[in-house]
Amino acid sequence: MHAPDPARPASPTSRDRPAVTLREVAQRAGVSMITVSRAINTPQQVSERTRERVQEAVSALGYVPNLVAGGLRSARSHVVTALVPTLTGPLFGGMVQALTDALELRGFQVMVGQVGYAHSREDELLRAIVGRRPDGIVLTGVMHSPEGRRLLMASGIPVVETWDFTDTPIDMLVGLRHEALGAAVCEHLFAKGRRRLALLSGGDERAARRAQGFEAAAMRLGLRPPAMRLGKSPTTHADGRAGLMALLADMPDIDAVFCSSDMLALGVLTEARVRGIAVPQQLAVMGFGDIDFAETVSPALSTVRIDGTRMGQTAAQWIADRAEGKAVAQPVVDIGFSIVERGSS
Amino acid sequence: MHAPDPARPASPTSRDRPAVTLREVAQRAGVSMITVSRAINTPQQVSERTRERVQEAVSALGYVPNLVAGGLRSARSHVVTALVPTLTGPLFGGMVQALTDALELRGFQVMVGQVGYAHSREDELLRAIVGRRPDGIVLTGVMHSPEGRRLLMASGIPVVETWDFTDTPIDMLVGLRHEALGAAVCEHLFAKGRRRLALLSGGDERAARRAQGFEAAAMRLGLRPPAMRLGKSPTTHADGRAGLMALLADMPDIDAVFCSSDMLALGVLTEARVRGIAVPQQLAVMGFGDIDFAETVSPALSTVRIDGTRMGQTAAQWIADRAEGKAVAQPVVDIGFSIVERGSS
DNA sequence: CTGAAAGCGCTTACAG
DNA sequence: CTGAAAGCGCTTACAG
Repeated sequence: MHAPDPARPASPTSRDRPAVTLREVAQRAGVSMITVSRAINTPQQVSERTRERVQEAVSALGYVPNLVAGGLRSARSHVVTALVPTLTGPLFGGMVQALTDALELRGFQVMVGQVGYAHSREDELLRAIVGRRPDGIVLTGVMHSPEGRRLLMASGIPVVETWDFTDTPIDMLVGLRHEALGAAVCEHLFAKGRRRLALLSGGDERAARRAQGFEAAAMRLGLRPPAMRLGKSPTTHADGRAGLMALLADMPDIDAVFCSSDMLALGVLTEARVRGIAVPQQLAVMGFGDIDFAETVSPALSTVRIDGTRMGQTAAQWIADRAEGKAVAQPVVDIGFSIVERGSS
Repeated sequence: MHAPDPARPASPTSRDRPAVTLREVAQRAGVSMITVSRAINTPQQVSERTRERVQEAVSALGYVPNLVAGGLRSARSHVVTALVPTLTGPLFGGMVQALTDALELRGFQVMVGQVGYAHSREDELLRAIVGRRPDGIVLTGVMHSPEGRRLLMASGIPVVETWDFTDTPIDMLVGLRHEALGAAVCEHLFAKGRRRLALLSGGDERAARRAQGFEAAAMRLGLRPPAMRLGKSPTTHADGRAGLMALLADMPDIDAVFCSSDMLALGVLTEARVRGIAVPQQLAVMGFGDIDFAETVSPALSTVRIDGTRMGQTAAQWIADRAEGKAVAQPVVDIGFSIVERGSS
């Protein structure tokens, strides 16, 4: 299906003259280096005539300031690093977007790093990140590795943990209690008359705690133990299909399934349709995350929504405030969750 | 649904002692700074006894080398920046993952930046990125802005454009021809006996060129002009549902729809099912991207697959080679595409 | 409004 | 195997 193109060898040297520096701009403009720096960063401190001459030199030479050098001296990188388990999934995109937008307005650039759910490379990645001295670090989930906690605390860099809750945050925290969420979903299904519950869950820590909360609530309500199937994270549509099959093989009479992600829930919806199981009449299905198309599938997916935008905005404000030397009044916030009832339950 | 937590004011000063530097490690170990540097970066150049003393000091003080300072002096940042239109969509995740994995093995860290499809902030973001002097820049799509092209070419930084094709790349390019792809899909549908084609497309440039190729092929084949509906990017499931409704309102007898993304195609599948239109009997549906669950929806989605992993690996190798001073033999590659035939067509 | 000197924390280049 | 000096490209802190 493809025809390779004729070779066009790229010479590494042809584009490799050294970058233009402040010194060259200063020479061309006939002023000192510090004056060029001011003309660029704090133009109101410089006379109009000087400003114009500097601007001419900047344009003529194509000068792009080396922000790394500036950051080294001023001890302000204007970079904030966000770590997410996966870039592919839909869950964290909204938070990162909000974080990026809010920090950009305050002069920061957000760089995203991918950790994976496995955490094997986490400490190593953390050293690479701390070594670049960002002005803030946003973590997805709480940090458990003692080594990682020590590293971050010792670094002095403002840290925001998100998407989870703990009484011992490294620094700041905006998140939610997943056990409470699981329990609330269970109570919701109970209130809707469901009695024979099932649970389909990915293997990450937050999903596991949602599962615990769900199960505990079922016991409190006097229900029989939920049929459970635990898999791995990230979860897929295929896992959802296979999961419903397995649950039905174990307990054919289940009347509700809580899935640890919307993607799993969509797989369950597909499998139910293929098998002729009526949703929600025979089986209620609930997801987690409120993926953007949960509302437009058919039946529309009931789910639990987390305000990722607010999480991102909160983290942005905290980090920008700290970078400007302001204290954060309330650096631990539980943003909660909301159950979104749609056609599938 | 949520109860705010008791306030726990965070003092910005409590965590703000300055970071440990090489000098302090050197003093504690009783050696010079350069010896500490060697013990960390090229341990084979240092005696075992010295190495041990340095390691003791590093651990005791919790030293994390400042990579920014090192990068400034050595003119090697070991950072590669990738720019994607959106972090939320599924399309670019595989490429970024492959890029990250491959570059990590060669000692680089990948930072991802989000550009959006609008390109309004593109030049500004580019200056912020070039200003940090990464060892490579990976772009999604080809760069058109003359200002952006000039900036990147003048920077001397290795640049790889991806996901598209042009005869005038900035530097290196691994991508595909979207017009050819659109034409191939049209010919495929024709070969399957479809004659009354329709097209549902997002508004980004590559989608527009797939649409052009599709339409041109239809005319060459002597078909009637495809029913077309063009929207915006990123595309959504809801756009797919609304799009099929609109296409049917225009031309009720269409027998095939090519969608510019799998997400649109999934919306079309949902809308078709709700309306009782049999897929693929009455209507063939094809997507683009081979999203991870295209295979497990029902009917399974026919689509076009791009090898994002290979694109990411290729870009990684080129950039790492260039950073090591090697020339890249064939810096322009068309990786093509493959049509994946499943149940929906 | 402008500038000379010092310094951010490392690595390079040279020397022994 | 080890080190003293210089320098990467900026900004800070001081001075006028």
